Amino acid sequence: MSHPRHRLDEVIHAPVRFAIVAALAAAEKAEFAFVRDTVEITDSALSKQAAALERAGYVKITKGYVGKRPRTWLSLTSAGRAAFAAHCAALREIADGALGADSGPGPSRGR
Amino acid sequence: MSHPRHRLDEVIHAPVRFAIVAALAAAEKAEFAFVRDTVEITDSALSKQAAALERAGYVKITKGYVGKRPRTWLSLTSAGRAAFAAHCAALREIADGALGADSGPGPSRGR
DNA sequence: AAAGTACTTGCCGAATCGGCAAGTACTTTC
DNA sequence: GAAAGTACTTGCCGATTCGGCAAGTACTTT
Repeated sequence: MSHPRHRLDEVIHAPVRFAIVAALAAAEKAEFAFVRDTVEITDSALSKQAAALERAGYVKITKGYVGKRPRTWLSLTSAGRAAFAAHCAALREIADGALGADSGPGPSRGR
Repeated sequence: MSHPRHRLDEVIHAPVRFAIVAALAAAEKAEFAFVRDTVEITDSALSKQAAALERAGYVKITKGYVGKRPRTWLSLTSAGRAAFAAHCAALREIADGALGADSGPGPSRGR
C-alpha cells in the first residue's frame, strides 16, 4: 500500500542532480570540469548541487592538485550509488504502470 | 551537443505528475478517484495537477455522470502520450550513462 | 432541510533553483 | 612583484512551485 512515487529520492530527482549522479555512476570518479561539461551546467550551479549531494551523503568531493593547479573530483559514495539504483528502480516501477495497484485492467472500475 | 537532461519535460518531471501520467498511460482512461487512490494524493492536489496537465495539453478531463453522481475521467492526449514516452527515453538516456557524451570511457579525462 | 458526494479554488507559507557577481587561494606572466 | 588568470565557492535575489487547509459549487439522498 504505497505507490512507488513515495520511494523517489527528492535529492536525486531534480534533473540536474539526476544527471550529475548518473554521470558519476558511469564514471567512478570524475573531474569537476568534466561533470560540468557533460551535464552542461555552470560552475556555480554544479558547485551548489555537488555540495547538496555531499550533504546528503551521496557524493564525495575530493580536492587535490594536478601539477600546481587545484582540481576537484566528484565520486559517488556507496550510499549514493544505492540511492541512485533505488531511485531508478522506483522510476521504472512507476513508468511500467501502476499495474497491480488495483484489481486490474479495464476502465471505469469504480470502488 | 546537448545533454539528454535538456529533453526532460518539466511538466511531467514532477513526481506527482509523473505518477499521474504513468497511471494514465497504463490505463487508457481512468476515474478521478482511481487515480487519486493509485497515486495516493489528496483531491486538492490531484485536481490542481490534473488541471496543470490539461493546460499543458497532456491530459483530457472529461466530466459526466454515473447514475446521478458526477464523475471525472482523466485520459492522456496523444501529445501527452508522446511527451511521456520522450521523457522516459530521456530519463533512460541519462540513467544509462552520459556515455557517448565525451570521447569515451576512462576516468580523469580532461578537456 | 440537512448532510453527503465529487471535486475545485483561494490563500498561504515554505522550499528550491539558477544567474550574476564578488571572493578565495594559488600560480604564472610581464 | 604587481597584475592577471585558473578553479572553484558563496551570497544575494527574484521567480516559480508545491502542498495543506478550508471554503465553495452543484447535485442527490436521507
